[in-house]
Amino acid sequence: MSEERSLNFLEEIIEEDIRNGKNDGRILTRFPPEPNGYLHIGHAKSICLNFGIAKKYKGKTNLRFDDTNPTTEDVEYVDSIREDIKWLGFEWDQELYSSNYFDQLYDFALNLIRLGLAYVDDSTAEEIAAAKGTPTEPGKPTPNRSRSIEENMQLFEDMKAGKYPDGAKVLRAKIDLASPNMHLRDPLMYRIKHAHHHRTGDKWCIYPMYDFAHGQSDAIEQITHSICTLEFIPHRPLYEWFIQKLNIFPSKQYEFARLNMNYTVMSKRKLLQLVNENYVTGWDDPRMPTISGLRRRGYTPLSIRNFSERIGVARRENLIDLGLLEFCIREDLNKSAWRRMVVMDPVKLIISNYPKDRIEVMDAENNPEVEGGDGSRPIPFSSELWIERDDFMEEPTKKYFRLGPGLMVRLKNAYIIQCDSFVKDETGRVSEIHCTYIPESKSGSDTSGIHVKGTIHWVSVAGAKTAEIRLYDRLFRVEDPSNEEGDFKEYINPDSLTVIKNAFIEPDLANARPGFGYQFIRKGYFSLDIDSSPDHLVFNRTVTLKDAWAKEISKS
RNA sequence: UGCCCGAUAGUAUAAUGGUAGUACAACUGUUUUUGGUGCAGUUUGUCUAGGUUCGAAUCCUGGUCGGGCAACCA
Repeated sequence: MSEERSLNFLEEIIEEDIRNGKNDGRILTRFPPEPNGYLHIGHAKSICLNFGIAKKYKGKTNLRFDDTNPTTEDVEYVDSIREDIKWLGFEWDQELYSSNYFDQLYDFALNLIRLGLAYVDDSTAEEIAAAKGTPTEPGKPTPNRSRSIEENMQLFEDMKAGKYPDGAKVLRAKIDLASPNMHLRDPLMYRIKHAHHHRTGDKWCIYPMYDFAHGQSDAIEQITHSICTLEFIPHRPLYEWFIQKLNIFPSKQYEFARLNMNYTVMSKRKLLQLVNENYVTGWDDPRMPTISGLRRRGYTPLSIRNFSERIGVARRENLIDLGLLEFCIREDLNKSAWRRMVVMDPVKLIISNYPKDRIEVMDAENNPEVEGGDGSRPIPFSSELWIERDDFMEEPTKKYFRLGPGLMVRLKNAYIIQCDSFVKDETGRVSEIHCTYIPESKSGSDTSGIHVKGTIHWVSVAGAKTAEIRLYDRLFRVEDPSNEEGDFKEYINPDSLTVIKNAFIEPDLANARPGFGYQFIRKGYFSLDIDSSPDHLVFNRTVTLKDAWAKEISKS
């Protein structure tokens, strides 16, 4: 049986177009980022959508950098965007730039002037804004609206030739100053910017606006389905107006609701602030919702693609639960991550009936979820171990099935032990836990017949290595920081990063490979950070494991 | 107070005039050498008022609520 997933509204439109033989069934989409920041999880949704649709319907996707504003854009961003898309697992057909079309766009503008559909306006930005009216009042013409075609041609050529300073003149489309759609009230097509462009250098001092570049670029590339987010809906009539007046390929614009996620922010402006004002260490800080941040945090491309699939595509505003993203990465890593033992908050456990000088090597499987196994690694076991402080309770409650006076637990991959006594230091803190082990209860060859409820992880004191561990939590304390009173930065979670300087790790973890996920048993999924070096290992926590016990105790 | 978009469980998303389904979350139980995973199950929903129809989440009308639009940004 084929798996029948229902179509989203864009797929329905496309299937309808294919049925009608539109463009001979050819499907060409594009992903059009402005290179003025790093890509985030919201872009991932758009990437998966554009590339996914093209793949599904045997089409192609262009990568087009929408680089019409040289003052905010940079090659650093171009490079990161390329890398992130590749990492997500997508291949674009052509790599293009809006700036490739500057000559052609200029000719388009001349055409419109010749048709009497564009004019040069000398008014200031303020004057133009004032003359535009308001949504409820029509606009009024500025003095230059009735210039002759010849004069407009000359003036526009002079603008291009650099005869005027920034802001002195603009080219506007002559449409309808009384339109109920503000975008049709003689929108700006070109502005003067004496700025160096990262690709065209100093060739140009006039640059097209979004509305006079995007649709035209789509048309030049013969994009069949130009998919963008909801806020461009009011631009669509303008998109179509230019295409119609210029008589160029009729690309069609479709809009979907952008991704919003709770406990984070998604606007480039806000993310840039977090970076510039050092609330985070950079665009790739593991707390950032950027692709590079998620990658560094330990997210896999597959988990992000699955997430994009699960959130769906519609035209309704949404706020997706961060929990769904976390589910997706756990789902992936559970199947692939090697299990390792790490003690983060150690207390010493001494096995009194185990020979002091003996070291036994335990064989522990890498991943019990993999059918047929995924290999194993050796773990040294000895009479002194580190265990987690919260795996011992002086006065255990009823539902607590870990260690406490008289209680028994299984040491993962080793023996069952029973707690005999414990020692406190002068501050009243438990400093040593004394146990006896059951020799015939060894993992894999247990003949003791004893069944215990709890299994805890451990690291042998002899042979233990150390590592720095960075525990990440949500970046904001509130679900929707942008919607709160005041500055969104007031809502940053002060505990979004906890650093454990010297956690005890099992020896094999010294061989940890970058880019691979590890499950620290009972703790969560972790991966090596780029700050890591052989003599100073650093791990990032990607996500915790689900923790039914933590939930239980937070209830009481 | 102009124009545009939207409204289905807590969160998303499907049902395209004919049984309101799926995922996450929550809760039970079960399995388990991870209080993880797996498995089984439970709870929770069509914004509202009319209309059309044998039959409406779906079509029509009014209302309510939410969002967007007046950058020389994209």
